[in-house]
Amino acid sequence: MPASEPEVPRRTLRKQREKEQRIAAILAAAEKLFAQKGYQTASMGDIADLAEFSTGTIYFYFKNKEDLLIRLMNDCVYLLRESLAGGLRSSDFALADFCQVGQVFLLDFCSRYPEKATILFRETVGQGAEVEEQRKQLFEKLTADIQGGLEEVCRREGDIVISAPLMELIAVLTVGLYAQVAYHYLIWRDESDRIPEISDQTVTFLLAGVNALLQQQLEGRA
Amino acid sequence: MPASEPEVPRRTLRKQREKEQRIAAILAAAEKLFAQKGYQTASMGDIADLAEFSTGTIYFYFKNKEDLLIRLMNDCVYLLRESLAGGLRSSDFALADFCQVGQVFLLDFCSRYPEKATILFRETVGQGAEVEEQRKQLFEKLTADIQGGLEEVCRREGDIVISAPLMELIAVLTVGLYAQVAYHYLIWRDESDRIPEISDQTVTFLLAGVNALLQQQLEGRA
Amino acid sequence: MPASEPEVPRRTLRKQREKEQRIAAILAAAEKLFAQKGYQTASMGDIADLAEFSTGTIYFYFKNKEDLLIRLMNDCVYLLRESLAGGLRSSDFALADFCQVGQVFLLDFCSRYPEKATILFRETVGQGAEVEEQRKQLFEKLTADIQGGLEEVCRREGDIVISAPLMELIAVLTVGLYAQVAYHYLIWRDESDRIPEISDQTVTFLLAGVNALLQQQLEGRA
Amino acid sequence: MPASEPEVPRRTLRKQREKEQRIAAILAAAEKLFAQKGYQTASMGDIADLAEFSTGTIYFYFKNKEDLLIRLMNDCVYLLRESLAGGLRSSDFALADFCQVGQVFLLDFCSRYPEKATILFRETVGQGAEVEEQRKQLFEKLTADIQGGLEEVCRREGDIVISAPLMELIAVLTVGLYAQVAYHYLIWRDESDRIPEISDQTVTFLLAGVNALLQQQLEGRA
DNA sequence: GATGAATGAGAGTTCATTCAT
DNA sequence: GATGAATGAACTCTCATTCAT
Repeated sequence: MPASEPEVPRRTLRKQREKEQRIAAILAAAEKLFAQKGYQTASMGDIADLAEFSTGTIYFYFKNKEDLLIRLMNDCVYLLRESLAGGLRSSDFALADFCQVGQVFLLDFCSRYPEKATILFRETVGQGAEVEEQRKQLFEKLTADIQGGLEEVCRREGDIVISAPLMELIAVLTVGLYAQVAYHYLIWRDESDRIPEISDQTVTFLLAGVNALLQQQLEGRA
Repeated sequence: MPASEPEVPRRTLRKQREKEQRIAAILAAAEKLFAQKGYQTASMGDIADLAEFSTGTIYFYFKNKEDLLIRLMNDCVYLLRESLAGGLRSSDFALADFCQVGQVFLLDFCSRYPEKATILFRETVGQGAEVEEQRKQLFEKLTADIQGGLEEVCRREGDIVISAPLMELIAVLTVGLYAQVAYHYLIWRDESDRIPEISDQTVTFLLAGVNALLQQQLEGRA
Repeated sequence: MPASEPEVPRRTLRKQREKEQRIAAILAAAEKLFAQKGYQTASMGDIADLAEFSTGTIYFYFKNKEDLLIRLMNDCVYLLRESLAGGLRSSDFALADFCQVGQVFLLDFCSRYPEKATILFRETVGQGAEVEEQRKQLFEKLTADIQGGLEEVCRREGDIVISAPLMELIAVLTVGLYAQVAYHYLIWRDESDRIPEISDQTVTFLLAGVNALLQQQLEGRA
Repeated sequence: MPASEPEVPRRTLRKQREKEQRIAAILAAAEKLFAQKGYQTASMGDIADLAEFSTGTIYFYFKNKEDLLIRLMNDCVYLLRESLAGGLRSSDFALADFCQVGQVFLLDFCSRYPEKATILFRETVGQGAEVEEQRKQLFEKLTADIQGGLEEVCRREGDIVISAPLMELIAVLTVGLYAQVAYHYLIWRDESDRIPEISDQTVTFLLAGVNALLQQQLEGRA
C-alpha cells in the first residue's frame, strides 16, 4: 500500500475537517442562543461572537439566519430519528417494544439535549412560511418512521392488518403525546427527575390506546 | 325619585359598546393577519389598515404588538375553555362523556375558528419570553380544567381515587393528543372532512389510555 | 349706588374668573411637570391629567405645547421683574442698594419658586427657535431693567456718567453672576441654606466689580 | 530580532486612524446641525446625510442620539479645559494673570468655535436627566479647574488663605460671568468685534470682585 | 477564507394636535 | 366649553445582509 499517493491529498482532508468543525461550532453557538434567548432575539452578531467568528464568516457557511435555524432543525430531527431507529431496530419486536421508543425520545433525546428539544418544539414554531414548510416535512418524516415501525410490528405480530390512515393517526397521536410531555415537563417546568416515571405511564397509555384502535378496527371489519 | 331612570345614561352605554366594537375589530384584523402572514411578518400598519384605523389608534387600545398577541391568545383560551366547560357540564357524566370533550375542541373550536387555532398552536409559540410565560399559564389553566373534569368523573364513578400527578399527566397527554391532531390535520393539511372520524378514533384512544392508567394505579395500590 | 345695573353682568365676571382659574391651573400643572420631568418628557396628556382636564381643553386655552412653555417663561420673568422693581424702588437709593437686588432674586424668587427658576434657567433653554427668540427678548428686558436701575443710581449719585454699552455689560454680568449662582447652588445642588451667605458675598463681588468698571471709565475719560 | 519592526502593523494603525476620522466626521456633522437647527430638530438622518454615511453607521459608532450630544459636550469641555490649562500654566503667576483666563475662553474658545459654545451653553441644556447629569459633572470639573488655579495663585501670592467654599463661589461666579457674556454677545447677538473690549472690562470686573472677597475674608478673620 | 464596517429598509412607537360629539 | 378618541407624520433604532479589503 503506497502511502505516497493518497487519492485525496491530506491537506484537502484537513481543510474539509476544519470546515466541518467551523460549521459545527457555528451551529452549536446558534443552538445555544436560539434556545436561550429565542430565535428572534438572538442576533447574528451574538452567534458570531459566541462562535468566535466574524459576522461575515457565518454568511460564508450559511445562506442566512433562517438557514441556520433550518439546519439546526434538520440536525435535531436527524439525531432524533437515528435514536428512534436504534430503538426500533431492537430485536424481539412486539407492540410493547414499539411503545418503548418513547423512552428513547424522552431520555436519549430530550433529557440529553434539552436545547435541541427547545429548538424543535419551541423556537422552530411560528417563524414564518419557509421554516414552517421545512418543519412540516420533517415531522412528516418522523411520523412516517413511527408509522413504519408500527407497520413492522403488525407484520410480525401476524395477521393484523391496519389501514394506512389509521396507522398514520396513531403515529400522529404518538408524536402529540410525547411532544406535549416534553414541552410540559421539560421546557416549561424542569422536572427531569420525574421523566422516567412519566415515561412509563405514557407507554402504558400509548399501548392501551393503540390496542384499542387496533381492536376497534378488527371489530369494524368483522 | 322615579326608579325607572337608568343610573347609567344611554350615551355612556353606547360609547362603551362602540369601544368594545373597535377593540373587537382590531383584534379580528390582528387575528386574521397573524394567522395568515405570521406574527412577525404582519406589521402594525397592516393591522391598522385592515381594521380601518390609523396606526396610532391601535396604540390607544393596546400597549404594543405583543399585547395584541397576548390578548388574542387569552381570548382563544377563554373561548376554548367556555366550550369545554359547556361540554363537561353535560349530564350523565361518565368517563366516556369526559372523553367526548375532544369533539368539542376539534369541531366547535378548531374547525369553526381555524385562525384562532393557528394563533394558539403556531403564532403564539417561539415569540419571546413574555408571550411564552402567558402561554404557559394559559395552558396550565386548560390542563387544570381537564384535570378538574376528570376528578369530577372519578368522584361520580365511585371509589376511584387517583393521584394528582397522574391526573395531571392524563390532562397533559390529552392536550398533546388533540393539539397534535389539530396541528397535523387542520393547520398543516386541511382535512377538516376527516375530523369527525379522527375525533372518534382519538376518543377511543384516549379512553383506553386513561382506563389503562387508572387500572394500573389500582393494581399498584392493591 | 344702584346694584341693579352692573356695567358688566356678574355672570360674565364669574366666567372670566373661572377662566383665569383654569388657565392658572393648567400653567401650574405644566410648571410642575416641566420642572420635574423636563419639557420634552412631560406630555400634554400628563399636564392635562395633573390639571384635571382633558387634553382637548388645554388646546382651548393654549395654542400648543410651546405656547405653554412661553407663557410660563413670560410669567416667570414678569414675576421676577416685579420683585426686582420692588427692590429697586426702595428709597435711599445708592449703588450698594442697587446691588441688593440680587438678594431679592435669590431669596424672593429662586428660593420661593424653585420650579419657576428651573423653568427659566433650564427647561427654557435649547427648546428651539421660537422659545429661544422669546427668551432672548425677555432677558433683554431683564437686562434693561437692571441697566435702568443702574442709570438711576448714577443719576442720583451725582456726576457719574457711564456709557450705555458699559452699563449694558454690567447688567449682563450681573445676570450672569446670579444665574450661575442659582443654577449651581439651587438647581444642581440643593444648598438653599447657604444662599444668604452666598448672596452677601455675591453682593460684595458685584459691588466691587461695578465700582472698578466705573472707576476705570472715569480714568479712561480723564 | 530587528528592533526596527513595528510591534503594531501599519495597516492596523491606518484603520485606527480612519476610524477616528469617521468618528470625527460624524461628530462634526452633529455639532454643526445641533448648533444650527437645535438638538431636537436635527434628526439622525440629517446628521448621517451631512456626514455622508447611512443612519446605521452612526449607530455603529455611537450608542444613540443622546450619546452623540454627550460626546460632543465632553469634547467641548475637554478642549476648553485644555485651553484654560494652557492659560493658567503661563509663568509669572499673579491674580491679574489668573483673571486673564477669561480672554482665553472668549477668544480662543468661543470666538473660534462658536458652534461648540452654542452646544455647551444652549443645546446641552434642558435635554433630559442623563445629559443634565453629565453636564453638571463637566461643569464641576471646570469649576474645580478655576478653583485650582485660584488656589495656586493664593499660594504663590503669599499668605493668602481662603476658605474652600469661598474659593468655589469665586469659581462659580467666574463661570457665570463668562457664560453670560458668551451667550449674550455671541449666541444671541453676534458682536464678536466687541469681544476684546468686553473681555478687558470683564477682567477688571472679575479682578475687583475677587479682590473684594479676599479682602472681606481677611477682615472677617482679623 | 475571513473580516467587520457599512448599509438601508423597515419596524414599532410616540404624541402633539384636531374635531365630531 | 369640554371631551377624548383618532390621527399620522416623524422619529429613533435594529439588524440581517453585503462586500471591499
